[in-house]
Amino acid sequence: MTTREFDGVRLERVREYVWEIPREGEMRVPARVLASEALLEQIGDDRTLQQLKNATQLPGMTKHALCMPDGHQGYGFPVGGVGATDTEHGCISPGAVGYDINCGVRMMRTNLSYDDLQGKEEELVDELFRAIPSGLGGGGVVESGLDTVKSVLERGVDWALEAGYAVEDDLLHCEDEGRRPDADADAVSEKAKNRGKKQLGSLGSGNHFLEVQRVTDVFRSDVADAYGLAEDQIVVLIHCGSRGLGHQVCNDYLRKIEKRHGDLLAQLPDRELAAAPAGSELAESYYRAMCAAINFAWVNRQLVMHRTREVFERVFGRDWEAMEMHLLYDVAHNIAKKEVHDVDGDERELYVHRKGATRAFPAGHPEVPKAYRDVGQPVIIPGSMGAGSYVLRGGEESLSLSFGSTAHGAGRVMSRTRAKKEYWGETVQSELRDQNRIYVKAQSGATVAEEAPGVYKDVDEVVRVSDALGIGDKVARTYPVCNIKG
DNA sequence: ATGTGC
Repeated sequence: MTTREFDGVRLERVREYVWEIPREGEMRVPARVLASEALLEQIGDDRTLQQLKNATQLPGMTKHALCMPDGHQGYGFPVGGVGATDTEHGCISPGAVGYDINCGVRMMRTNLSYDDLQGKEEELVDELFRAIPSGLGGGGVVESGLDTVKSVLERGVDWALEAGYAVEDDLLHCEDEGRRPDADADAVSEKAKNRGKKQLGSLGSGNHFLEVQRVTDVFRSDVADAYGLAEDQIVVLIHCGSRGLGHQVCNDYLRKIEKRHGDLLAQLPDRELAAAPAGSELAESYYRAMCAAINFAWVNRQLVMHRTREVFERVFGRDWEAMEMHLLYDVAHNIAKKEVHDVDGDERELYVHRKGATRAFPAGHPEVPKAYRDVGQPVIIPGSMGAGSYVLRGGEESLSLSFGSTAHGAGRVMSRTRAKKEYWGETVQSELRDQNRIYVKAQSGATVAEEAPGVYKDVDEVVRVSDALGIGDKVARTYPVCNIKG
């Protein structure tokens, strides 16, 4: 049997691209890493494997804790981690959702081709940068009061529809139709809501961005047809989350859970894994607050998309409808959700924690929008600003292998600190422009350095593994044209 | 990711 060991964590090769940390000691279940040997070497480089092993100790953990091919270490629980816990006897853990609740991506189509855009890149990137708030701190498309925030938290994109920032079609092409009904604005602290009211419709900082891209490759033409994608087509990718509001929700509940459930915490190997037992008051209120933050993030991306449509209207002198700027799909990659999964022949309700992991439901699943039901759920994998991104479709194996999940991006290989030593923002920008015809505009040169293409894993390799395992199949690849970021 | 720590 092939085995690998990293810092005392031993893995056995189950089959190609599937590695298992066998159950031992306090582990409740085994852990699995879905990766090629090359990606496993990178995953073994930091604390990811120890964190994954720790996660198997969460009460009610079912089948195995999982790490996707793009996994790296995170707060308590790996980014690229999937953990499914029983909703009756298990627990829910904010660290296994992540600080940026409903960080996610949406892709909007257009009927423009790359030819239509060439020569207008600088104008477009300038106009987008001017119109869409980005960077740390306040400033949003909508500067609202507390009542508006409450409405956003509970109604999600339904609020945006009523307020004139969305059309019905947008809701149909969003995970959960842009609304988690379990949301409760009262479970979200006043402090979190106050942070949110200044940031509704804003990109934020770090790896968040808006990118105008062209489709360069189509791998499955029947699925690409169903998604409305074709070579040379211009699309827009929006990657952002719930900003300070989600961050505050995570922090508030971590502190409350540590205090109230110290007995459970004492049994866990890492304080950062703090969890509320299923059925407890805090498990319920965290879930309702998290769902509210999820709704906030969907409205956030909706407002950014709305602004993008307006910018395209100005730059191209046509209505957005005439440019067929329709939402392809919006999918979260930092959430927990009550889902029913088959576990050894039994249907069980689980809290599926996906932290830096994307839902990837296959064809026929009732939660896949009608328009895509025959081909599978669109999965959007953002790459770095030099590499481009992928559209996948949920694969036939995802439910049995990964609780209906796949990767979420390229994943970092270099710390932000080291990136700032290796790169200079303006140099990265001019090289991308001169060598790759990619136009980047950012609030901060430091952010460009931190997000330089070289700090990321090979997104092609991540997606290749997802496709080979059948958890998320390659549909199309895109390449950046204009990129705005914090 | 984040008014870049509690």
